[in-house]
Amino acid sequence: MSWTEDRIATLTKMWEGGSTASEIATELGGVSRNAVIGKAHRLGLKARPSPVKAGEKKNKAAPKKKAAVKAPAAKSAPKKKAATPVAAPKPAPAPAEARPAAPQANSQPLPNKQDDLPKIVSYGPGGFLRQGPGDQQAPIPPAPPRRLVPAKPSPDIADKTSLLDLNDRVCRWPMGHPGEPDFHFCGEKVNPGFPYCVEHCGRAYQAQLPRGARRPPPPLPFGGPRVR
DNA sequence: CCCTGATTCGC
DNA sequence: GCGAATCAGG
Repeated sequence: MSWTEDRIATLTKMWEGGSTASEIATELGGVSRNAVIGKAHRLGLKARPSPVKAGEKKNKAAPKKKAAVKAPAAKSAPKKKAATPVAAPKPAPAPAEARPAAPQANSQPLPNKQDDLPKIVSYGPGGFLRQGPGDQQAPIPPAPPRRLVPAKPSPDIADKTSLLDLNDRVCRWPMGHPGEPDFHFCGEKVNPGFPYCVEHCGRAYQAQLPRGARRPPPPLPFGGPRVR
């Protein structure tokens, strides 16, 4: 299998959308997980939460074992990147509740927490409301009962935003599964500085929780792996 | 063990 | 450029 423009585009989208290399490989077919990762890196796509990268400590006693001939030095700083934006120094002024256009995606409105429960609220740089620990359960995007059409983010874009319609100004949040006929992207105006619109920023970036209290749920931009 | 992504290196 | 092999953390 060769890396056609199409396949590269799909890879890029899924990678940026948060799909794992395995899922992408499965989706593309004909390639291994490693191939996907390798390609992604060659495309300059890296910088994603890696289990290994996170805990990097110091040098390794015996980093290599294969070629054995490896210049141990010359490893300045291949990468030092903080990918995830953290709290902005000043909370954005935008009141979350006043936000217009909340798509009807969730049939369940955010439950009002009881007042005695500490509600963790924080705002991202663009003014989007970060999810708190309590908010995290409900808002997870619904699993894809296939024919259910994802809520349109806005009536403005009656036409689906396809891969070719993507640019720096539209939300790249994927809707549906790549490869399916109605797979498209959100297409809403982005939250400046982010690849997603304000609403999806709220999905993509969550308030950092203490390690212990952290919950597993991944972004699931595609509603989970496809069932075959 | 399983998973993950990162890296290396022969092709 | 490609990707298997390998590494390393969760």
